[in-house]
Amino acid sequence: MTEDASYRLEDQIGFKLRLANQRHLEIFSSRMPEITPRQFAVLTKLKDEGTLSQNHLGRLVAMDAATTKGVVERLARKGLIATAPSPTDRRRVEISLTEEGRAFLREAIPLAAEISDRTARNLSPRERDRLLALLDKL
Amino acid sequence: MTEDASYRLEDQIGFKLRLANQRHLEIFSSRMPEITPRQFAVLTKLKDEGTLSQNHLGRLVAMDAATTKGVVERLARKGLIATAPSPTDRRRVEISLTEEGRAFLREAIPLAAEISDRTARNLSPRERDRLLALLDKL
DNA sequence: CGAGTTTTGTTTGCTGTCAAACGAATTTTC
DNA sequence: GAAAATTCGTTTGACAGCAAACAAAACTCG
Repeated sequence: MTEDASYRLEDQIGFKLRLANQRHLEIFSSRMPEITPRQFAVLTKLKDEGTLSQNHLGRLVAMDAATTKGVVERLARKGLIATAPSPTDRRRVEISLTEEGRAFLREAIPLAAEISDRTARNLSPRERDRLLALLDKL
Repeated sequence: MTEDASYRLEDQIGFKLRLANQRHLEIFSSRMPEITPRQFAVLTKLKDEGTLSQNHLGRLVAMDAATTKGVVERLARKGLIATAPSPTDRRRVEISLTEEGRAFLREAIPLAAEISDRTARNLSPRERDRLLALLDKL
């Protein structure tokens, strides 16, 4: 009869999402320590789309402009991407994969698939699909 | 017949988890701008458990020691928690809610429940339960 | 008791995340 | 063509997260 609405932190969706993310990050960084999930996302996007402006690239992987700048900087430092001023728009920076970047991806993509599998290893294929669908719906 | 294992970034569980997290964070910070989800987690944990040492507190909300230090510092600065040296163990710092912290929680907990609901608003109650169960299983 | 181990907390350094403010360039609109 | 709005990228500041190295305190166990 008391109030005390019984709010349990551990049952909250936000808390569970955070834990799931932590788990994924842990698996990722143990399997692909050279790079982070965000950096990897940027590389695959560049592979699929070719040269892109920095902001556009960021939007495609759901990072804001400030975040994108840092990620691009670190990938460039590693030699996996190259930056060049746009010839047509003097505000723009065009980002593209280097040969090293392409070579890296050839090895990393199978690894990434394995990481995804491993992250979901406690789920049956059907459960996995269901989870992905529910996350989408969110 | 080509290889090209068709790795789609958008289908990866890690990517989706990150998006879901971003969405939750956005909702949270618009509804409860004074505080972050982690800070809130710490407060509710203290409410449930009473006084705790800093590291122990961090473990209960799944933050490592270095992260915990920062979160505790910010909450103390806001006056929501108090820190005191343990009388029995000179290494320990004991963390407890202040009266302000308790008062804040009285208003914040219903808000947090609303945030959880809103985060899952695109899901039916059954889908929501299923998602939570799948995240657990992960 | 005392050496070795564990626990607690701190610091540093790197990464990612966003908001806000800004300057420069481009596009739109009148 | 010029003013207004938008877009592009940068910088700064705050927050969260981990790894690694460390010092101090406490504990274990021979």
